[in-house]
Amino acid sequence: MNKRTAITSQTKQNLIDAFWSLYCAMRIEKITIKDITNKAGYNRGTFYEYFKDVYDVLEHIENSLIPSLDELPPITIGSDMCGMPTNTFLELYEKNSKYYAVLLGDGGDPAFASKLKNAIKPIIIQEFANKPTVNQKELDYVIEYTLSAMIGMMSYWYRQTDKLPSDQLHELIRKLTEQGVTRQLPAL
Amino acid sequence: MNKRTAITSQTKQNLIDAFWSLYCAMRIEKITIKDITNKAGYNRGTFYEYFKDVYDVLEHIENSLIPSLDELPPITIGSDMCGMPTNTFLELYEKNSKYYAVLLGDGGDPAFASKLKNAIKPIIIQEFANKPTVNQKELDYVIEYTLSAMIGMMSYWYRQTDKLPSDQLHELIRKLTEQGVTRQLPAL
DNA sequence: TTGAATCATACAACAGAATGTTGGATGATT
DNA sequence: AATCATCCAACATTCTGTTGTATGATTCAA
Repeated sequence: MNKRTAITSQTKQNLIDAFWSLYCAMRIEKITIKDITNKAGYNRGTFYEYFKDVYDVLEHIENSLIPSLDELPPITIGSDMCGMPTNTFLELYEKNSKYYAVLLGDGGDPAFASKLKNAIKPIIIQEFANKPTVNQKELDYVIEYTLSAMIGMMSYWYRQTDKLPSDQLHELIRKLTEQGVTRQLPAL
Repeated sequence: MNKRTAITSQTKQNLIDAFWSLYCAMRIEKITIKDITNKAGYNRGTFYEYFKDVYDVLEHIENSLIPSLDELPPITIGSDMCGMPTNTFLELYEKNSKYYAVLLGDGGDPAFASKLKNAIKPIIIQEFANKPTVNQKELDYVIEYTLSAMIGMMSYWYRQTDKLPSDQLHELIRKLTEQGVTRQLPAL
């Protein structure tokens, strides 16, 4: 790599890293550009060479964390259950957990959850594309239901200090998906 | 009510309303105190008599939308399914939809979803308090799963212009809760 | 290969805007 | 009449976004 481009991308990354360490510690609205450049060791003006404002940095990070279609492996029978790529999702979450746990958590960005859902949705829909029996509109709701549940559960898992073992979590998710919530509860 | 308190609470409400109409139209970080007081017709300084900053207004609104324990009716057998107050939740959402749809949507506040879940959670847990068979830790995850799914689905519903009829939505949620996701999908 | 021209990076300094606070005028309450 | 609360004008401070410039890297013709 060219020395100049090396400097550029290094600077950009330094700013991103500084932003992220601040973002993990405080609400985004309290982060000033001065905070970021002080931490990264640059002049405040330099920030504007790379980003529009503080939120632009966040967006850049988010976009780099949305998997592209070809990154997400096609759902193979057996690897996932009945067209719902729960395992694929869990692996994706675990791979990026450092960022996902924050972005999908309480101090995170609700728009990121949407971006993520919208990236995964087409893959699921494609699975059912040639099944004339499926009601497209209802399918949308079922997908929304599942993805929301998974995201909520994973975020909860990462928030716990005393975590359920990973395989137990996977097993629970499988049962909830296949059998529903009611059957996982004792009769009243 | 005495005249002074009337004025006070009217002013506070005017500021809240002005904030809300701005919040519906733009991201909170772009809302300035000047915007709010201009819209409400007060001096900028007056704002600080009532709120600490812009985020304080949001928090005030959020807190007024979290149901207290006695507002949420105890779960009666038959009104809800097997201890999961899905109907209670749907009614709550529909009653406050004007605010919930925004706060739980893309431009909303992820912390609000948490507050809401945490308000409902104890009620569910109480249902199962005397059942020694239930695994408390797993129950937490099941609750998180259900509430996340419900919130996600309702937000999606309100986002759609071409909505599924309400009774069909309720029926779908019932089926998903009782039978799981898999059974709602055609075999691949 | 050299060195002159060009370009990009980072910075200092500026104007404009938003913030949060203080002290005072007006009008309601006691 | 005395007190108190509401609202406002004005101020110092901080943050923002932009512009002009110094420094150093790259390019290309001789």
